[in-house]
Amino acid sequence: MNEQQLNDEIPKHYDPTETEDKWYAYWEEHQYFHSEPDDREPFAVVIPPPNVTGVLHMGHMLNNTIQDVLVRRARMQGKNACWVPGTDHASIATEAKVVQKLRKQGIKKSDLSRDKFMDHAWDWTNEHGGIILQQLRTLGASCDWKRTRFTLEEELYEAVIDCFIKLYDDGFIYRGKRMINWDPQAQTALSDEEVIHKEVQSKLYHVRYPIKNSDEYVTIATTRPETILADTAVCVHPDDERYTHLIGKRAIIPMVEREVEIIADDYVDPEYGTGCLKITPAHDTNDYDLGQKHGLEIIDMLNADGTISEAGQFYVGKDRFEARKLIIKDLKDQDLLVDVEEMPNKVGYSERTDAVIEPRLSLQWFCRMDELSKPALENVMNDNIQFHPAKFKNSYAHWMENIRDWCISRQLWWGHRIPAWYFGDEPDEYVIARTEDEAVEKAREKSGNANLSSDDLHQDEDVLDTWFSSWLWPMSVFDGIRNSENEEINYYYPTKDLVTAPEIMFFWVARMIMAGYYFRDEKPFSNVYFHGIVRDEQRRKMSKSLGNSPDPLELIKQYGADGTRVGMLFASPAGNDLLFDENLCEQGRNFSNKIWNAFRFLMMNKQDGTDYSPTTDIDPENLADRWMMSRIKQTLTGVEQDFENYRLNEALKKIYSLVWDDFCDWYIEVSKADTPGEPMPAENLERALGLFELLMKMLHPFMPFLTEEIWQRIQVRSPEEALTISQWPELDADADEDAIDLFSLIQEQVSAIRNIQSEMGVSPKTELTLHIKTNSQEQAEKLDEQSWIFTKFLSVGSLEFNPDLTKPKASASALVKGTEIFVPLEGLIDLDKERERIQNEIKKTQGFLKSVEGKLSNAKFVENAPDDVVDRERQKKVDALSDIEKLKQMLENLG
RNA sequence: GGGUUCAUAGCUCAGUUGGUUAGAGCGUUGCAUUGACAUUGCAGAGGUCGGCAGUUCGAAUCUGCCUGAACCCACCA
Repeated sequence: MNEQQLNDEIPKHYDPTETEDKWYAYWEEHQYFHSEPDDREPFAVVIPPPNVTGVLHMGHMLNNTIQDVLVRRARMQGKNACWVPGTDHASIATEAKVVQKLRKQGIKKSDLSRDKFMDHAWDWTNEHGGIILQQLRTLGASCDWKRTRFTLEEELYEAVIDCFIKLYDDGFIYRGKRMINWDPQAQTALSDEEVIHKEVQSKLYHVRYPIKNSDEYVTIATTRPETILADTAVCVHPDDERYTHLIGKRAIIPMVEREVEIIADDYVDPEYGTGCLKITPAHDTNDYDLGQKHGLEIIDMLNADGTISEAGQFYVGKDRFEARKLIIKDLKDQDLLVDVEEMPNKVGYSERTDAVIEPRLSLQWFCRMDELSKPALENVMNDNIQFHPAKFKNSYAHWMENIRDWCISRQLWWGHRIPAWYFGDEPDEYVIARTEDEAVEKAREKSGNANLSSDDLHQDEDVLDTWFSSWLWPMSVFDGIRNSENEEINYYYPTKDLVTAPEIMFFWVARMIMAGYYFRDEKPFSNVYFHGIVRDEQRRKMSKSLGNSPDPLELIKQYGADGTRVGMLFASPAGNDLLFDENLCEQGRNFSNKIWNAFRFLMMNKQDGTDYSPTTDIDPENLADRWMMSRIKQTLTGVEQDFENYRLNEALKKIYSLVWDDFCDWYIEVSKADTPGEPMPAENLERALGLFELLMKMLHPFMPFLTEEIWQRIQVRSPEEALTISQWPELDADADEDAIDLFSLIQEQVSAIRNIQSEMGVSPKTELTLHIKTNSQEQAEKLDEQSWIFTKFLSVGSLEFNPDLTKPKASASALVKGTEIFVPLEGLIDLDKERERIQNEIKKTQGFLKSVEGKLSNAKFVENAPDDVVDRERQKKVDALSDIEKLKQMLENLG
């Protein structure tokens, strides 16, 4: 075809925009990603469900790129790949967003009924929900969209309720009044995992409490002086001589002037602060425990929103931090504040709202974890479930071994409502039921009151922790909780790979494993691949608030989905954090373009009106063919291993180098016609295309769009022949070592000659006369057969291979694996420069020789080292000596 | 306070059970351009493998200590 046609059909630069939409639509239309149980080996992956109203960020992009690579490869390997997508209702996060939106409209949540609020929440969900799933298509994610699930949809809702009831019936779930983590902003209880401890610089206030009927004082130390209002005791160490005389006496709490007892407990560390501790059982976990032990009164001085309640008496209605400032001032005025110490302190913050957590005594639902954790721990430690990288087993084990009961109730509306129905005022007057009717029946039975009606019952207002639905995900997406015997769950479960960030190992991964063993007595997945966190160049975590996160969709627009995927993967060694650098996406784009142009070149050689069938049957007489095929085999073997070890970036790098360095830089060059401008011979083209198709297959999991585009352009394909569902290459592992050795030698010789050209400033166009002194007659013959290869890379006037050749004068020379290359450059050569070059080479080799001789002259080395190691050193010595000799002669020869 | 991991070229990382004078990509330097691709090609420079000691014939690799960094867990005011 002529140039105009070519540029119209195959432009110089690959343009991903059109291609990507086109092929995604094609894949969806033909349902390549849809899976039904059949007799193939299943390969199920469940997506870590993003928040339903979330938008794609860099973390999602990394997470889903990795999953897509794994799933696409499995699909090509003939497995029944099923990647289940979906979204999470994200109880607290979504509710917070809805509350915020309502507030902007001047509506307070407390003004709304539960139903009204839920209407707003569903509106919000329907409006913003699922955007992220659309964005995943842009990335190329090959999810089975027909299977899209949502954690709050009806069936999954029922699954959660079923799960709750089973756990309750089995005695794992209980209701109790406990110290929990309270988020005053979201006004809900949180689990321990949702509290982030941050070290902050705080102040330790030393405050004097007068002793009743005495002039004496005790001085306590506290970081939260506002809680003084709720103090119900003062505590010292029983053996602390400073205070023993005070034990049993009564101290007067400042401000509120309440009399409390001074008690003794060896919990107190005499060395810390003043050695004297104020006890506020309502607002501190340790104080609560001490309060229980010593039978202390509990005064709760905080409202749910973190303001001071009536019980505090002072600063009522003020925020806790405001109250802190005020009380400090008041204590100072009363001369009761004796010291303020700067002190680093760990403070708990809400993972969602970033509000400072208040320990709070509260009636909540809990799930007992000790028993659930046992099989979950065991099966990870024995690698029944494999963690990649394995180092995460340690922290997993530590968490599992110290697991505590899980607070599962949340004072929120957006979520799965707890199926408890109360029929009286006593804490135990409730029943657990799926429906109101069932609840009435059970309540009648439990109360003995046959006249109870639904009017006498009210359902628990609270919902369950989001993760209480997420932990069922690998089962619930296949309806495995409600219908544990159906075909789907039996076929797809356990799923294969779970890909996620270590951040949610405890929130999610650990709990899924526990739920899996509890409900099905079987692991939920076989492998967990933990990838890192996406960070910027300064190692800061990418976040909205820092504004350091690029918009993934913009990246895709700019570099193509394939280029962006490559960029992400290049930066992401398994288990390590990923330092995102947009340059890597650029590199990915450049790679796309390189591949595109390799394709473009091959197409240029297609002659009009001729049929071509790409073939992988290489020409056994053609060294380049044999070499290229062997390189593909070697790479494939390595790639398989990398996949085994979840080292996706290594696999990609290997293929990258195979395509760019081996195929483009050497194989295509060799395959070109002798005369520039002439099309390459048809057989060469067919083989080049055949090998290129293999490369497209290997690359497809990483770069699905570009490879499909090229695949479909090389030949007209039916829907059954799409690359996406093609067979992953299966080649025997025997690489042709002879071909690789000989071709590598030629590559090195060509490089050496190019080096001479570069160093001597000889234009690559200058025709060269080449004399190559070989190690043997046999080698000379072998190389001579391949002299055509030299002509593809160099401007060759004449070329001679000979084991005994007379060295030409005024030549630049080089030594490659014992072969000596002479390039007569009369007039062009700078003799001093050439002398220096060779002398440097001699110096280097002598240094090498010295180190080898050092080893060989060491009797202990010769004695102790394995024979093959010693032999290798001996051979090195022989080679080095011979090299030096040859180099010296080259030097002499220069004249 | 407990635990884990890491330290290799300017940057980001490979380096399998110890055995070529340590590799890649990016960046950098020089040269090259009328046809596959400057989103390119060719060639080069660049590291006493954080420090010290030890084990060994031999250490980037194993051990100990030191220094520095990161992460996770934990109710010490």
